[in-house]
Amino acid sequence: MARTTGSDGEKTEAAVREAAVSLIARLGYEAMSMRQLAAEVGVQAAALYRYFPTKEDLLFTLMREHMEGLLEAWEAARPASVDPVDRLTAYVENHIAFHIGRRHATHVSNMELRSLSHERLTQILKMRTAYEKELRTILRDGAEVGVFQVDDTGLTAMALIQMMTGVIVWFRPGERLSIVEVTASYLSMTMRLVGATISHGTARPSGRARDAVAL
Amino acid sequence: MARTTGSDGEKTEAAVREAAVSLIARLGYEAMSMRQLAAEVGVQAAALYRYFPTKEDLLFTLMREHMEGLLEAWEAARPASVDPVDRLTAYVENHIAFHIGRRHATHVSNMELRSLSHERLTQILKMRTAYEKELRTILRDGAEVGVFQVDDTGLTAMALIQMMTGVIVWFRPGERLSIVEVTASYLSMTMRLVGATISHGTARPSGRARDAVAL
DNA sequence: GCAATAATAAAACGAACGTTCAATTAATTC
DNA sequence: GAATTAATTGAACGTTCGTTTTATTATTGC
Repeated sequence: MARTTGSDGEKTEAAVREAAVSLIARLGYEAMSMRQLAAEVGVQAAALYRYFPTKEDLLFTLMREHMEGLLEAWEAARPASVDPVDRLTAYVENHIAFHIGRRHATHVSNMELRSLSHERLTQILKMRTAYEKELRTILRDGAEVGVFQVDDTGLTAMALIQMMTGVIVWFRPGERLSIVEVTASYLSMTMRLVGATISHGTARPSGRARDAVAL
Repeated sequence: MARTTGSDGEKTEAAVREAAVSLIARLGYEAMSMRQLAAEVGVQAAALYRYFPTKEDLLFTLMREHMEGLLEAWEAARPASVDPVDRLTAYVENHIAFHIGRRHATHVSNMELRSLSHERLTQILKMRTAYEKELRTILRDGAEVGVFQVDDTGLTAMALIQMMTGVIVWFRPGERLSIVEVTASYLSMTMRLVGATISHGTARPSGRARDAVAL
């Protein structure tokens, strides 16, 4: 046999990407064979090579597009406000929404970095660093203005990102907690962690003692 | 050739374990071949099978002993005090010290779970759950006494563990920050995150408003 | 120093891997 | 409706994989 009735390159490629993200997330990149992936799509292994020249090209494409999507999502969500609290709130909400929505792809991007060539690894890490830098900037601005109490901006940024990204490890949609509840909790924990002060609430700052965000 | 001069089963097995942790952490379990591991030890691949019946047995042994070590370390570090702040402090300090000290093994135990059989996976997860439960208990006790402000014990425990374990991703000994500094920062962030109040300090609790830990 | 045992090497097993190639059929273009 | 292009199959390639078997040598116990 050869070309099958109803076959369509665009649809096949999309199916390959989707199946690859799911399979790599579940089995790991090394453990997933091209034949397994092909079977999931309903095609022979050779057909995959029409869309991706090598297995690593496939992995890299998935990772690059995921990171691009993350950066684009933040560009779109970034508020006009200069208030560090507003910006941190937007960052946390965007991060959690994006990662919960793309659990499998996030898993792949975080766990399979070692399977990339040196050059491609550098490319992905550059994007990741740019994304993390956004958070560091927010924390630094907030600390300078005095609205955050942070002793080390870099360390705090890493701790927050690890904490937030970790949500994909245990969170399952439709279980005990809703996305809204989880986001609210993480936002509350984040604000406490950075020692955010209530800058425009009902509480009046009195002397040296500042109240932590209550939430 | 056959048995080599100076060969010693105990030493070889220890060398295999050590090399395996390092190689699996660097390359991943699936990507590491038994021949590669054998070469690292300075032995032929067949010799490995004198110590571990299969590749998966090797992985499982490494993971189980790592988790046992973590639980034992906590048993030893757990304070006699009933004060939730003391207990949380001990938990954080033990967790960070243990994970920084065994970065590679932690990486293996966290990343390669999917390569275990169902039964063995369950066994490892049981140990992990027991360890996490210790933290949940501390948080719950602290919340009941009113010394912690936590809206969801389970969620907070997961967030804290993800945050603390994440230290192995970016921390490198001998760089900008020392272990002592990092531990102090994480302790401070943890106490703020759980809304810990100063229960025995110089500050006097006045009415409803409670001061957050300053650190 | 001789027998028993422990530790390894060397070679081979079948299976699975990523990938390539030629052939074949469906869809599209004119 | 013929020519062209797109999509896929089926078979094969050389490699590498985890593992087993057998033979060989070092060490240990008596």
